[in-house]
Amino acid sequence: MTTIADVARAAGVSVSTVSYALSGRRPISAETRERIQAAIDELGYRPHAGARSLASRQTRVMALAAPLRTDLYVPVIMQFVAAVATAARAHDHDVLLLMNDEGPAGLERVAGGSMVDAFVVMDVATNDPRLPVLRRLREPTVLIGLPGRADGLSCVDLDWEAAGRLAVQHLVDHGHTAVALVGPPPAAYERGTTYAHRFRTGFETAAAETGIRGLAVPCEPSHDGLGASLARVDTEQPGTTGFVVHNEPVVGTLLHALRGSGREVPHDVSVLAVGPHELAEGQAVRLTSIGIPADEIGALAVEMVADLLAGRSPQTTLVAPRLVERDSCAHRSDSSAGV
Amino acid sequence: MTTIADVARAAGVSVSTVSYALSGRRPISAETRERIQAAIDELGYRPHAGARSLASRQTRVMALAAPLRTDLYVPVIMQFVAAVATAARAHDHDVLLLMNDEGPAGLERVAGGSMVDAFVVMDVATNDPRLPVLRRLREPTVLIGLPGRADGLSCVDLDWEAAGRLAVQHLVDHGHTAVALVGPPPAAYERGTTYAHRFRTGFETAAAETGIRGLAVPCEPSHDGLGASLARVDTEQPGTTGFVVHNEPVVGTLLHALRGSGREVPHDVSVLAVGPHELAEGQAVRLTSIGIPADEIGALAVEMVADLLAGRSPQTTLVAPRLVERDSCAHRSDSSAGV
DNA sequence: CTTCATCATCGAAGCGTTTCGACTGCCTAA
DNA sequence: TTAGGCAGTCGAAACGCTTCGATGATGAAG
Repeated sequence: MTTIADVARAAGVSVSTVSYALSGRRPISAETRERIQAAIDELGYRPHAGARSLASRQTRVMALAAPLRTDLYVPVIMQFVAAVATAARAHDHDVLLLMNDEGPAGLERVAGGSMVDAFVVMDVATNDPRLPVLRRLREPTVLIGLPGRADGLSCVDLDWEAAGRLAVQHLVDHGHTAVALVGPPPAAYERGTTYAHRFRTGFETAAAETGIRGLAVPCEPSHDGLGASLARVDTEQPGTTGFVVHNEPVVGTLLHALRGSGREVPHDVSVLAVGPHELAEGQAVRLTSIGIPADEIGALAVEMVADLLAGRSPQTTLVAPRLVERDSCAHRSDSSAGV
Repeated sequence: MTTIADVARAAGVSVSTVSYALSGRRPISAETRERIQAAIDELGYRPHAGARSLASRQTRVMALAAPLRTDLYVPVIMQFVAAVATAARAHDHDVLLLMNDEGPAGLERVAGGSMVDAFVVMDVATNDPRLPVLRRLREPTVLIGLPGRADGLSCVDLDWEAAGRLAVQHLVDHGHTAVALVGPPPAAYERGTTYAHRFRTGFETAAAETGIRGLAVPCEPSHDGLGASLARVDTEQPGTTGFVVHNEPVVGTLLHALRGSGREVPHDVSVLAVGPHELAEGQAVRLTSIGIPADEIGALAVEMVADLLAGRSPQTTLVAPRLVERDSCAHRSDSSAGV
């Protein structure tokens, strides 16, 4: 293993000079810097991360706490993970992966061992047991998601409530007066995951404000689950012509089920999906959809980590939802509804 | 921050005694051990990972190189990642997440900085550019997947060729004489990902050996992609009554498409899926399927890392495929095929 | 000319562990 | 009785880096 002392010797300078040349914390003459760089290249020197963290008290590693559950749409989770990892690299940091099944203890372990400089935490619940721990730790934290109370912690998330409103508004603009939300599974609502609630709140608020009928039903992500939810919509709110699907695994199934019951999209009913654009585009009818900007949010989370590390104070950022029109929402000029 | 010196002072022993009590590398009397443990608990002491890695030359962290591509079925990837992370914790290791877009350089960076003790590498291609690097590194490596040449590196994967044969055999046992493989996208074949090839090889070998007709077509993971692949099957091999789907995103679509063309599953055609059991069970017809034992393979990978770290030599393990019968494959007593 | 910054560099003191070699009793085998 | 071993402990030397406080030069300001 080649050490900083080897480099110093090869370049004919002292160890501290090499260190300063590398960190730039003190001026080093251009000539010396070049000699040092040459030595580094020739020897293939890489600083020892452990020694560095011991001496400098920072690791250039951030922990990412990722969920490990089945009621979440995994591709989106993965997109967040990838976005955070990639953005972290751009900030010269690595990512230590924590699976949420370790809970608060995992965070304490990793922080206690001085393994990371900061935390990025996904899948936060209203009353997440990790929050008090995170507040106590000296390492800064960025939450992806919005807990009940965020004081002292940075947060970044999609503005789900605005997304819910946007979905309804789009259908209202197309003349629909009875819309249904096919939402996440009941489990997602019961656990305090706030995005499910916030989206539904936006949906219901907008329906009430615009004076149309709106019904929100949760949905298990399976063929039968979708069938049950659809049946509820048909009996509890007959004449529904606008569907909002906030449940990725069932969008394809929903489309087939609607057609199976004689309703053509978009001729008879309109469908608006919430989820990745690839999903929306890969269907029988290209779906108008509200995307989940996971890349943007992940990158933002890392920026916020950098801000906190630089001493700035925690803040909350909500990303505005964006709707992409495709082929699944049509104008409805008359007010009669077909079943 | 509380250090080992604080603990030693509180327990009235020397620093080295605390260290030995913790590592167990030298005998320490029960009484002393208890006093030390009490001090540790009281002070909330956690060893500093950096200092530890500096002195002991091991980090208790393993790197996991995970793919970042879209032609892979993400939930399965995530399952591998979760399995490795969980198993690593069981072995008192943490996981540093590397995204494959960093390529060989990422591995070199992390190894050079002594950040990890070992590598687990996913998504290996036939002629993966990371292989020569990994062989050169002093940290041991376990590959999840099978490259062209595995010498010097440990590998673990599903026995995809056996899986392909198993799929065909199951359909043959049910009297089918014309079977089709709806496979991964062309991109998966073109990149040297061996699992796509191996499955197809198993499929084709078994078809040839049993003397039935077999046709393999790749498939883009979208509604239209499936339509195109299905059309190819219908024209190139009319009378196909057995379908093997090795392409998770389109299984639902395939089912609907078959029904849409008047073919009932399993009455008219049988369908056998390759993928997670949840996927197979969530469909309109519960699909007979061959699972991908990601948990098992991930755990095995970590075991193999532990073996290598303990000085044992590299080895290759192929996990036997398992087929679960559900409702999508039916016996076909007559040999006439309907379109 | 002094005096004072500033630039460029060096030496040494940590940072918190592990591990090696010694040392002290005490027990056992010859 | 003594040599040898072993259990239990200690002190000190690494491990590879950062950073603080010098120390000479050099140049500008008075």
